Parts: sequence; C-alpha cells; structure tokens
Amino acid sequence: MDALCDFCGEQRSMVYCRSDAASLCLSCDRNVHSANALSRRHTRTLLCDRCVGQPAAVRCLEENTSLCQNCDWNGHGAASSAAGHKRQTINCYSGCPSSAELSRIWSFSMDIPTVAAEPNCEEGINMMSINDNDVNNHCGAPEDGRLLDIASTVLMSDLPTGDKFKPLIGSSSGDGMNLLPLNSDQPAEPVSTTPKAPCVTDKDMFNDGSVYGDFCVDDADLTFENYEELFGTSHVQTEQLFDDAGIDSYFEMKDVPADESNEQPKPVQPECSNVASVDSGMSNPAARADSSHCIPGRQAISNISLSFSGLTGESSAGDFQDCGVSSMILMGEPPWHPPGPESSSAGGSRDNALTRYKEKKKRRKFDKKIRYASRKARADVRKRVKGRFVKAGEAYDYDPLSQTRSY
DNA sequence: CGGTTACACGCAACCACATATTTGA
DNA sequence: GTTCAAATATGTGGTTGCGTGTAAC
Repeated sequence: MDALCDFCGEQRSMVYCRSDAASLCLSCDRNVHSANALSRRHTRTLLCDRCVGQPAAVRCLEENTSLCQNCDWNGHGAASSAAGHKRQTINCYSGCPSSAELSRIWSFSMDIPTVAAEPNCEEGINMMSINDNDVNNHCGAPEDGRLLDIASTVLMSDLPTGDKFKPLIGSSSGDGMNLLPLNSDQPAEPVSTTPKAPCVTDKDMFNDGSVYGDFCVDDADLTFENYEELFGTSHVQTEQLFDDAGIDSYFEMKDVPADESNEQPKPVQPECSNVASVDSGMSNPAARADSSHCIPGRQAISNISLSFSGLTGESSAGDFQDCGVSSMILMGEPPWHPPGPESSSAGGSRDNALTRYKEKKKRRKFDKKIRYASRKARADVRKRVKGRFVKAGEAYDYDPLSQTRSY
C-alpha cells in the first residue's frame, strides 16, 4: 500500500510535511525544502506505514512500523494484543538532511534511499531544528533542537488503558513526574521544563532502573503557557534566578550545603556534561542504556531545564535557531555545575568562571526570543533600504536582495 | 606616564506593516 | 455582561552611527 510522492508522483512517498500537507519522497522532500529558508523550516517526519496518509508519531519496535497517532491508538489500544509493544516516538526534522543523516536520525528505518545532497542546502542537518508545539505533534522540542532533538526518541510501551491521550501526555500524573511549584525561595531547585524530557511510562522501564523515572512530562504540554499553568509562576522568575544573582552566583557553588551536595550529580563526566550527547544518545537503545549513568534522575534534568528559561511557548522553527537554549544546552557545563577538578584549580578558576559568565551574559542578551514567528517571517522577506523597511509599493533605487542578504 | 589616534565592538535607532491588545460604543 | 469596531501598541530584521574600551605610538 505504497503511496506515491505528491510532488513527482513517481517515487514512493516516505516523509510527510505538515506545512505543505504533502507526502513526499526523499528526493522531492529535499528539492522542495531546499528552495528557500522558509521552506527549509518545514518540519517533516516519516509517513505512517499503516494509513500512509498521516505523519508518523511513533515507531513500533515489535512490528517495525511507523505509525501515526490514530493508527498507534487503534493498533496499540488497551484492547489490542499489541498493547504492550514497545514504541519509539518519531521526531520531526527540518532543513535538508542527507540520506546518511536521515539514516542516523531514523536508525530503525532500513530503507532510506540515497539522496544526492543539494549544493544549495549546505546547512544540512545542522540547520535542522525541531518545531511545532502542536499538541498533536511529537515535535515539541527545545529551541534550537538540532540533531540532538531530532534524533532523540523515547521508548514507551504498555500504554495506559482507555484514555487515548495518556500515551501522549505520558505519566505526567502519578509517579511519573513530580511537579513542584516554583517557589521564589527555592532557587536551588529550579523546576524542570525540559520540553523533550524523556518520558517513561513503562513499569518495566522503572524496574530496569531507567533513569527517567523521576521525570516524565510530555513535550507537547510544555509550551510556556502551560509552564505557567503548571507551575503557577512565570518563567521570568527562573530567568531572574540568574540575572539577579549576578556573577556571585557563579562563584559560590562550593558553598552548597552538605545535604544538597549529596543530591548533586558527581562531577559530570564529559559525555554527560554535554546534554546534547545525552539526548542524542537516546536515538539508539545502547546509548539510551548508557545514558542512565549520565542523568541522575531529576537532578540532571534540572540542569537541562534551566536552559529553557528564556523560551516562549510560541516559538517556532526559526526561533529555535535564535534562542539561547542551544548555546547553553549544547555548550554543556551549566553555571551551577558543581565545581569540578578544573574549576577547583585556584588561579585560573575565577578567571575562567568570569569568562564563562561574561560569555553567557552576552549570549543571554543577544539571544532573541521570537514571540511571533509570522512577524519574523514577514520581516525576513520585507524589502529594506539600508536596513530599514520600505513601503511595499515604494520605489527604491537598489535591490536589497542583490546586495545584502534578506534573511 | 599622560595624551592622542586608530580600531573594534556593543548597542540603540530607524523603517513599514501585520497582528495583538486595548478602548469605547 | 457581551459583542464589535476602532484605535493603539507591539514586534520583526538589517543597516547605520554613536559611544566606549583598548592598544599602539
């Protein structure tokens, strides 16, 4: 039951583009979405193997099929014998990844044909970002998703019975997640808002010592409107934890009370300090297993979460590239990182910390939060003269597109 | 050692206009 | 209290020019 590509009508369609509402083969996907910066932001995902008409949301590891939510619910409902199947969520991608990159993203998919790289799409996977806060989409992700988020997958199985939404909501209720209201006097325990926090709903996963037991929240629920709903406070507070604390907050880490330091993760190993590696490691089971050593439960995720303090719920694909999340997440070693061996070396430590502080402050300042993606899109294409917008019908003496980049 | 110059860098201002928000009927 | 239209405010990005800091002389 293969559907043909909506564009060329010849090749078997493999991916679904929500923005275009089209099923495309990889070749056409690449061609179409390398046309310009806007189309490059379209988020795509695998096509449902069952209905071949909807974007796949999960990959059933048992059946080796990609399924949209409807087919997933129908096929893995409580009444179904397949209810216990383990599935991975399938995330979206944007940009123009090569076939090799796609293979890496969808390591489970064996039939990714080779697609010639487009010369005008050199961003490739680096350009890729996760988008779409749509509840029905499993693509919610921290801004500047990049490869780490695209590749991240989450195991889930043994879905709760009855309520269709539970599979998506995850175990946000019950023992899966402990949501604590953010108290202003609890600066040391920032509330995690990690949109892509691993979500484990399987008891077996807990029994296996899964690292995510303490934390489970569905990405789709973590728009920042929900943040405030959930936590009863503005994320601004979280921002202020750092902005107001100033540089001193970076230097007084060693004064952590003993009991608190017990909860701190041990000096984070290199691969763990970089959240990107942790998350990207989720793309394969082995790495996922390894990651259990890296994320000591909620604590590590808290480290991640703080990076999202500057996000808005309305952020979209393009925004991900601009926001500060990436820099902090991908750079690893957050400011609250417990002092490691290198930071304890007296002389350079303060200088290093000062340098890091300045860099982070600079990043915070310049990392712009895009509140309205539509306005951004419009500004991107609006004609300018010397950087200034000009009236739509107004004549101007040179074409900004030919002299400066317009986006 | 203080003054001058050159350079690099950060940052605010500017523009048009679609859209969000507020206000008044 | 609700609805709707009008008025007002907001946000978006590239370029420019000014202010500031630093190094060289």
